[in-house]
Amino acid sequence: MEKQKFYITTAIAYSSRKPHIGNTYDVVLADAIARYKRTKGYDVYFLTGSDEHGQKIEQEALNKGVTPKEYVDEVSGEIKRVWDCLNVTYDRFIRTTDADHEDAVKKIFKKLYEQGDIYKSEYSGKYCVPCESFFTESQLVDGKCPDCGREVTDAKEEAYFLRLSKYQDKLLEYYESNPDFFKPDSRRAEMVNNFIKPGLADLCVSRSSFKWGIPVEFDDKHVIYVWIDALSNYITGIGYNPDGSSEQYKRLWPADLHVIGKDIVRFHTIYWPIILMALGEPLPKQVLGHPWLLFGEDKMSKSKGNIIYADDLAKRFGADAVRYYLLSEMPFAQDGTITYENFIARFNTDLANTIGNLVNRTVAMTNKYFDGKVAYVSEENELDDDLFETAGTCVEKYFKYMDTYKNADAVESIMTLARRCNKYIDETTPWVLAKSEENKTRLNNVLCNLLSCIRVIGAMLTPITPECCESIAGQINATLDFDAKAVREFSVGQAQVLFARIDAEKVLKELNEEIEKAKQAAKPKAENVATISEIAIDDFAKVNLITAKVIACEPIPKAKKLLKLTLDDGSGKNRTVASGIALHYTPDELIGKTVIVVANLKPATLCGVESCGMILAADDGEKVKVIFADGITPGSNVR
RNA sequence: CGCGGGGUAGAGCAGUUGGUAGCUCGUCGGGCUCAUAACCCGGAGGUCGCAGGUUCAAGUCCUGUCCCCGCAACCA
Repeated sequence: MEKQKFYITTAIAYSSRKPHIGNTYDVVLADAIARYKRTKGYDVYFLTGSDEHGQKIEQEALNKGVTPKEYVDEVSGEIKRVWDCLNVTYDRFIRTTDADHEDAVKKIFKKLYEQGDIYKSEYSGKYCVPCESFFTESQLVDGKCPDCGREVTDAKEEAYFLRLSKYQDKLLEYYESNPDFFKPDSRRAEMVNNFIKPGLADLCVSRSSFKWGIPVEFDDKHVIYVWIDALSNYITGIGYNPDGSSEQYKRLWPADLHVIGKDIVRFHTIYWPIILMALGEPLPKQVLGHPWLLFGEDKMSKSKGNIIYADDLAKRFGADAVRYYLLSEMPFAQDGTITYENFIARFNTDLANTIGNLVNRTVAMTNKYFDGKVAYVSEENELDDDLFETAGTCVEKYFKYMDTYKNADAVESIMTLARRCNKYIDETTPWVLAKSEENKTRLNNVLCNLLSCIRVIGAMLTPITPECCESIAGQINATLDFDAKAVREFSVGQAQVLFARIDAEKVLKELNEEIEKAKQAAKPKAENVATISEIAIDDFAKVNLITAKVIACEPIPKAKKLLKLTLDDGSGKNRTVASGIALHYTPDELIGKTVIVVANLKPATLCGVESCGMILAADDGEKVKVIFADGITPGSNVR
């Protein structure tokens, strides 16, 4: 019988910089699923890769003084290296700069254009210069930029659009008839309420403001924007081409599962299906939008020095440790966290103490008491029955959880069995049995039962921590199997330490030192001052700085970061200024203070408040301090 | 009233269709010695954010309310 196929993909990683561990979860999760499906007998195809076009990359390359291609070659190589060091078993690593991908994307664009799903349009009066963004008529708020509220100009710029509205109803129908399309299901409401119900606006699918992209074949002013370029990798990566697709494509498509971060659910459940509908291709079966991994309470950022890279972790603790942490600690629908403390604790208790020690003591005893050779002799025993019953239910639960991608729960049922085995050792006390010859058979059976269960544990762990499973198979000298009673005869090898315990105190100290170093490195340097070009004194004179006393201050509803300040600037009329300091100051702390205002700044509307000027504050990336000039008469000059 | 998610033992989380509140870590006490100072057992610790309501019975359903976090908005 032919194997059933399972086609799984991850989001392709954006190649503007090296991915941190949060970006890595995607791939590790997908890899665990892929490996699991393989053990279940599926013919798995696993696609991952890198997204290498776009303005940001063009800019980064320019900054570094290299060509965009050189830049992405470097970063993409790095991404691939990180994936490899985590033992990710992808079948293809696609790059959006690959020739076959570029060729297919050009043709996809052309095909959609020729059949009228993509049309050319010209903007007139919907460009916001400061935001560098185009908007459709319907997006404007009171005829102004929905982002900043300023006037939009009549910049005429042509661009290509994909007709989304045409497929809106069909898309909703698809959601209806495929209740499993969204994982977790809660994402569905989010998409429908936020984006579909209000009506889908046609999507701009080309850009002419930068060059680093796949050109539109019939219009060389334009490059194809990220949607069609990046999303298409899922089909081009297996041989789709409008001129004729490969056999592989015909076999694999539609995808069984797209694994992606929750932030791009929208693109995968709205835009991507619509592109496919327009192409006349079937839609993917399932989209798994996983949560994010946070560092402690915070998002990872350079200035906090808390970026964790998966390859660094893997180098220090091993790929299995990283995979294990990600797969056991991440909740299904909520964001997870990573801290070094948790990482080490998890490693020590689960991998070293529970699993590693279990294997070690069992194999050691088998060698010690039987020179490594045991074979089960039939007997009735309640403890044994209970052990195997636990093994059976754990495997059952494990399957159930893995099938629904609840990997953390699946890991928990592996641990349950491992703990049960440790308990079994205590219950049977092999070292006592070993003391008398008459218990020899019983002892033989006890060890045999343990080895049987370890074999099951190894089988279950294989998708999660593949490296250690090879070691387990080697130590017990048996093929891993989900059936505890598969083979009841063992001739084990030498006991080896599977996971050496980590000295938490020592390692944490080292890590903290490294974090401090990273922080220092990321601190703004004095050079920043030098790199900004000099200005003449009369340039500075253009800025009118005056003192002003805060006479009233209140938060702006709907705005988290903004405070509305009413100032006495000495002119006799009150001046209103909005300032983004709500996270750092309460209104009470400011009332009565004298601040410094840029008085001749062009007014702007922020969250419905007209702001005339700006107050000065120092910002080091973490703390923000407003500069006060208490005691000075409002309206005084600041020079 | 923009959209969505969440508030359950010190920490991190489970709690299916309403029916004695569970798990891991930590903590306290005990046991064992095969093993990686590992393993096993037991105890303490929760009025399930708050207030109402439905019900014989609510963490689980309904209403109201307060916090937190994402998205969006926004750092003049």
